[in-house]
Amino acid sequence: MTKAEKKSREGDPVIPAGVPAYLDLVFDLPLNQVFTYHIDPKGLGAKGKRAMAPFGKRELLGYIIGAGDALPKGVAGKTLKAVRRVVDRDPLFDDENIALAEWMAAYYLCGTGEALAAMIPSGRRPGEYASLEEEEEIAAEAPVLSGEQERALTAIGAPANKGDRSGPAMFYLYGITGSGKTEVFLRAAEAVLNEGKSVIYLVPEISLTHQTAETIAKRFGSAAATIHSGLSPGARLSEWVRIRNGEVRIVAGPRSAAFAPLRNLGLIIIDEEHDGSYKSSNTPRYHARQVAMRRCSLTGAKLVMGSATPSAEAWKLMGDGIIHRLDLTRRLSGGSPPEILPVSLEGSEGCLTRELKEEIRLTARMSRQTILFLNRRGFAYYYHCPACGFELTCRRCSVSLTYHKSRGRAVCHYCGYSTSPPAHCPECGSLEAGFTGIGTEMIEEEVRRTFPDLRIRRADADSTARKGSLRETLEAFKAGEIDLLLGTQMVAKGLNFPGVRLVGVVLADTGLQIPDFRAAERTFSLIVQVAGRAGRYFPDGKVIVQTLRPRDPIILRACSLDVAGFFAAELAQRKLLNFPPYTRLIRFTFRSREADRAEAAAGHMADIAGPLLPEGTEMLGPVECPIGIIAGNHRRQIILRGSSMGPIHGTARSALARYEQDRDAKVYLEVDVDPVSFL
DNA sequence: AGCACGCCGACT
DNA sequence: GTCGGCGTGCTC
Repeated sequence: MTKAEKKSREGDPVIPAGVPAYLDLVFDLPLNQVFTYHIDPKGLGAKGKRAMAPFGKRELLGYIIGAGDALPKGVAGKTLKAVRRVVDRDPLFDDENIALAEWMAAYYLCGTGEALAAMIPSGRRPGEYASLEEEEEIAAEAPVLSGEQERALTAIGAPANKGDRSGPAMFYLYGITGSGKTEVFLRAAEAVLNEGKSVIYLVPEISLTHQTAETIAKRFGSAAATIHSGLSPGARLSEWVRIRNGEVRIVAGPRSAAFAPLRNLGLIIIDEEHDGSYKSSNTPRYHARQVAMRRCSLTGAKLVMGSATPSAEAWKLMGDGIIHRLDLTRRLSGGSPPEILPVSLEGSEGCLTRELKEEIRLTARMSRQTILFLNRRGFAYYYHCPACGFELTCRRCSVSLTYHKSRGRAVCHYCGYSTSPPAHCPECGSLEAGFTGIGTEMIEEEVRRTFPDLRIRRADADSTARKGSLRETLEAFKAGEIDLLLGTQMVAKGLNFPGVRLVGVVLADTGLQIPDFRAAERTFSLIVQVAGRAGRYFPDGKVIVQTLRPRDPIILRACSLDVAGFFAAELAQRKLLNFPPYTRLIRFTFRSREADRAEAAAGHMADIAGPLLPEGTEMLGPVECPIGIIAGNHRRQIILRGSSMGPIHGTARSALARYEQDRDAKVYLEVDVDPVSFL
């Protein structure tokens, strides 16, 4: 990982002709290696730019992370090639970006080039980065702050403790939905901008964050770059350059915005800190919160997060006094916390309890709106034969098929495989066999049947496949053209519609049986978040939480919005079972077409890593992954666990190096530091 | 990750 | 006799 130290140079250095010059390049490859190339001396100012370079038999776009006139040792005997051309006029990366990429490579165990590629919008997968050119608008009138908001703002604005050696200043706006977190974020941002510093404002990666994005654009006009999914890749990079050039001082966007190349960073805001989309699901599997913390400690910027349902990690850090918690307890705009009622589904005819049906009726009579939430697409997700025990699973994945009535198919949600639903048990012919387990389609059918007069719309991945259709649905809902909106996560996050009185959680337990130590946390958080959609502007909000476990403490605590109680129990459990945030994890996933190769590779890794494990660390596995096969790939995993990251990091690092020496090329290895999903 | 080189099976 | 499988190694 050590690289020849070279001084950075700004502009064209004065170097006599004939002096050799070298560039250090890294590529978007899983290689932890720097490659040195020739260039003529005037290219010495190229650090941070990209260059086309001959690499083996091909030409690759590389990132220049160093430039100098001394030949780095380590390439002594080798014939160096020359870079073809430097492609950027201005550097994309400054020293801070490069240092951050090197930290990422070390922390997330990826290549520096991979880290850099993940930082720029067009460097990797499409989708996340685009600019919303907002017309210059008159700053939206800033509302008067409540006492709580004022206090929070003052705390954030107070100068950091000089004698304090303990890392960056970190704050958490902990408050129920509607308590005015956004306004505090905006004021804090404003204050930092007024000091001449710049701001990053992170929002979850859903199209619904438009609301926040638009607010920011309105508030800060052309000083703001708002980034959201769905626009051209060309505009994305130019936005990056605009930021890099200092034309933009506040950037709002999803997790990749954590890398925005703002100079003189003063503040990073993380809205809805608990949200899962802050963790990248492809290499490098970084977490925006982690990156933000790192950037803040590197630059001295402040970090302000917020949520009504913090992550367990954040909750613990608040308890330890590392993150300074600021409470927002009161709902603004006249709303008050809704009444949340857990209701047992036991004994109900269909999937709607009497209580929920009555409330829907009542809400309709009041000309108000209802949201129904169920975290499961399709009509029914589980095909089972009571006679012989047969279960209908995907032939390419070890998951059960979901019946989609509208398509008339049984569909795999992991690989897309579909087949026609069997009329009788394929195994024994029994006619008793069939689909059970409610999905959004089934709810839609039942709701339409029960309430033929209501204007009903479903919003899930299936019904909103056409792009723009979700937006259209939400606008129609906002305009009052829909009485009842039902759907998955999509309807759960971030929307604030004044007309909503009733929220119904159709089945609160769906997430609880997932084999993941975070299942309870996610279920709890989801219920509380969904409940927050009700009665934001009126005091009569109502939430019905249907469940098969009406006595389950997780559900009950969610229904009483008892975050502290939930975490008291949950953290005690995590501590007892040695799970994060009391320990740290690194996960290796081995994938192969052939089961025995995946098995052998995992075993091989275990043989290497096992003896390297220091005191206080352990290895879980190798075992088959909870979803053993996905799209024909057999999957095995190993998890390293330690009370801190240092030791398992060291083990992982050297084990990986040795594993690479002699590995089966047919087995793909995925490395996930601080994993959040274990499927 | 590609892409080549290299060494063993069934095809014009 | 060759076309082609994919195992192994390297890329400044």
